[in-house]
Amino acid sequence: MLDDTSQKIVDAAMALIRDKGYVATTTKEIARLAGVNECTLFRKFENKKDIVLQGVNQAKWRANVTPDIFGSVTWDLQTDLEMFMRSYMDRMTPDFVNLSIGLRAPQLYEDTKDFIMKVPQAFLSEFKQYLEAMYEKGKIVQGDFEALAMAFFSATFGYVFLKASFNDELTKVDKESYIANNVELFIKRLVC
Amino acid sequence: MLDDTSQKIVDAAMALIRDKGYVATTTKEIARLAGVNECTLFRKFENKKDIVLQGVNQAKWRANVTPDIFGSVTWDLQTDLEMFMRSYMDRMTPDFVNLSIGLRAPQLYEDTKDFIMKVPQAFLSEFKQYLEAMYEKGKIVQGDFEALAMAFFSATFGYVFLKASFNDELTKVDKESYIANNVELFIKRLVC
DNA sequence: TTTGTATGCGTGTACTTGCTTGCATACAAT
DNA sequence: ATTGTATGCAAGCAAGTACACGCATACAAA
Repeated sequence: MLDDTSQKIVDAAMALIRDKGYVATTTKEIARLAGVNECTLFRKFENKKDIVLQGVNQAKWRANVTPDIFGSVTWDLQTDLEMFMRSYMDRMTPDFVNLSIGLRAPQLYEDTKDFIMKVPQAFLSEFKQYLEAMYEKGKIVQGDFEALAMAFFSATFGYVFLKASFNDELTKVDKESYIANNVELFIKRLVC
Repeated sequence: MLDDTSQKIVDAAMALIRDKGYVATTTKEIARLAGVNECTLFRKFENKKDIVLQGVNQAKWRANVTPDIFGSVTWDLQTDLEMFMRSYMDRMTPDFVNLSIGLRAPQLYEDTKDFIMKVPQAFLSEFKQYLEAMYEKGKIVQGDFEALAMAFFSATFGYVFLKASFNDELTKVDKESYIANNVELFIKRLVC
């Protein structure tokens, strides 16, 4: 656990990285936003990169997209598919999308890539397991569940990313009708 | 048209931005990579930002995703859907994905956002028109074509982006089987 | 032969970068 | 009363930043 001052520094750093990216975020500005003197950063942390590494390891700075989404399934296809997509969309807010783009600096990416990849990886494998279980139960037909999981996740992620990037300027299709249309798509494929 | 020297400068700048982002790209390094003296940049261009603005306006530094993809339709649903998705995937290479992320700097984004948005916008509206035309021809059933276009594009974009970001570490699902599964998804929805 | 144009080279400027140091002060634990 | 800990403040450092200037050289057009 970090003390208050350190936490304020981490929070300031992450917020700035989300807004302008890692390289453009200066230690001076982190200090100003945290309300501490610049030298305090270097008393609490080894260097600028260290601050960020602490940040990405905090739940607070992670979209709360955890496998527990897949723990509360009802085994009703429509209900579950809607819930999966809605859960991801509600938790992966534009702020988190922008943060993970802000973390894409060559100086950091080696250290943050695996972390950033965890969420999609978990979603994909849990979703694939769900499809396999549904098949075992005889509720859906056979298919390439790996590819279908990728299709479902890409559709979810793509929408979230595009909305975060272009807001409503790209499309006026709202979340709920997007979900409804997508779920219908997969149901038609999985039960016909 | 730019002279050879200016073009080399633009090319160097865009390549560096693709690899490390706008802020991390220095004029010194642009000059080095272009094989010219640093002061030549400022004789040819007003400033660093000006170099990039020239770049984004060149076809060379745009993914060649143009509406002409939608000009060569066969009006066979499967053939066309596969062609749309494959065309986007083939042209929107990881290099272009990374470039458009590298261009996401607050100092530039106001000037480049509209440009970056053009490709998705064109794809979406052309695809929606295609669906409407297919409906007129009685080849597909009714639906929310705006939402379905967004679903199709998000699925396409999501895959391209995720592959560019994580390569094969996230999924081993290859392009062709991804396309096949997605197209099947939409066909089931559009002809049932 | 003269002139203009394009470039390299070296140096420089004003400023910012991440990071450090020395010293003072407040406060809490002992 | 003493000691330790956390912080602020002012100054500074070496390196890097975008960008500028003066001068030399090559080459081509006039």
